[in-house]
Amino acid sequence: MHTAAAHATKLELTKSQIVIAPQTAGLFRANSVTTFNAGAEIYAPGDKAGTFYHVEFGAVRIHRLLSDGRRQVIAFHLAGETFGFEADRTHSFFAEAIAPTGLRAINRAANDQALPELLSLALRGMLRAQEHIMMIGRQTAVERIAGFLVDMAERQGGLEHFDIPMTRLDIADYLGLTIETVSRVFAKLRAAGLIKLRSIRCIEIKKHEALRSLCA
Amino acid sequence: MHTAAAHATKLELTKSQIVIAPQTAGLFRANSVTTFNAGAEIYAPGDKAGTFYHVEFGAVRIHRLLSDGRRQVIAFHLAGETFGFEADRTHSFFAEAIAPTGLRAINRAANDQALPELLSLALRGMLRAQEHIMMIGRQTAVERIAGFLVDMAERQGGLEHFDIPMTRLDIADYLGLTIETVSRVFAKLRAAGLIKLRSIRCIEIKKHEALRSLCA
DNA sequence: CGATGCGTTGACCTGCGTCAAGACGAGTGG
DNA sequence: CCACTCGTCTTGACGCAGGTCAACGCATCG
Repeated sequence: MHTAAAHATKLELTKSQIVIAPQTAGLFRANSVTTFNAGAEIYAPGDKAGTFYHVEFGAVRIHRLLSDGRRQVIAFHLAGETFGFEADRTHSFFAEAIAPTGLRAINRAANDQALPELLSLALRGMLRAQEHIMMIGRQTAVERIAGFLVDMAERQGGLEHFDIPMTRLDIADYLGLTIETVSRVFAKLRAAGLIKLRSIRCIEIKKHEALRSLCA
Repeated sequence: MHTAAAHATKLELTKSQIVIAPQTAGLFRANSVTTFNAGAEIYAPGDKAGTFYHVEFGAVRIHRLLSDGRRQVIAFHLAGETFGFEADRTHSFFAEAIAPTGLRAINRAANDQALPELLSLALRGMLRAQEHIMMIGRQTAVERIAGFLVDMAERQGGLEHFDIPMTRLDIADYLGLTIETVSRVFAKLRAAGLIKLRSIRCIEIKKHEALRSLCA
């Protein structure tokens, strides 16, 4: 997280969001909340690992670049989720805020007693990655987008409409598609009356069951 | 592993491979070795989880089916590797032997003291899944196959030639391709002199660096 | 306002999937 | 030993889902 300071937020955040005193994120002994602007880097490949993060508000994108610039987004992490575990001493992906984001750092070394919780988080992360493999390995563009929307809806608590913090490019790179295909599929789902785009980043699911039935 | 008994091996296995006495697989308290024929199911989605497995010999395929029969192979596990952890109480994938295979079952509940090792295995599994996402999300058929071959070579100890236990269909379903594409890419790599097919399941890497340079 | 970044839409192209026809090799039985 | 079968693999011809290229709409911002 070497660029964190450089990207220090210029947003007006309420005092209540930037609590300084340590406090528990779940069962962990945690530190204070650090805020990041949209686009700010949290860590990069090669950075020392060992700290992980609880998203207090905002959203985070985990990704990696191929040498020629192709990008794969590995995961999104929304408010309430935890990320940043690594098998190795150093990180192997980029983590960036995709919206104004508050993170509570949790030091792994200081939480030896919480190993079972950590294991559970790691296993859940593995399962998520495996579901992601299913998604991009064998599903069509429509199936991927439908699955993505259903997943996002569920992770926001199942509301009938919700904001997505990521751009079309983020979605495309997450699903292994292009921005144009994402846009076209959105248009198709809208034309079919399954979703409504309240605004460019606010999605309303009109026919939940129909959308779910598109998921393979 | 409800079909284990039904599939009990008819192969002649040496006594030394079917040790009955408990013994440690790494740092774990483990049970005896069970053998499986090629194609035998080890567990299925919905089966009770909580036990994981150390591959003594042979190879295992983890996969899932979509409703219409499309299959995605999530992982292969070779001798010396460990698999079968789950985030939930039940398994969410199939595990099947793809060759005559010996597995040592390890009961998670009996290994609470080995939590750090378990965590490390889970994190490594997550990393592997994430690398897999990179592979199938953004890489071409040639890049995927090259990456697969390099990976297999490394996991067999970096020998200049090695057997692959899986069929072309397994490889295709692992890489999100079709069997025909896998076959064509193999032919292409062979024509370019990068690999040699000693037999249909025995691959010799002739130009290691060239092959590696094909990986994105 | 113009500029800049994101999103949409259309026309065209291509990498890989699909379909189809063998080839090869292991196993089986006569 | 050959003949036959069955599963796996290969190769070719063709088609299409999604990528590429290009033009334009639409906010936001200085």
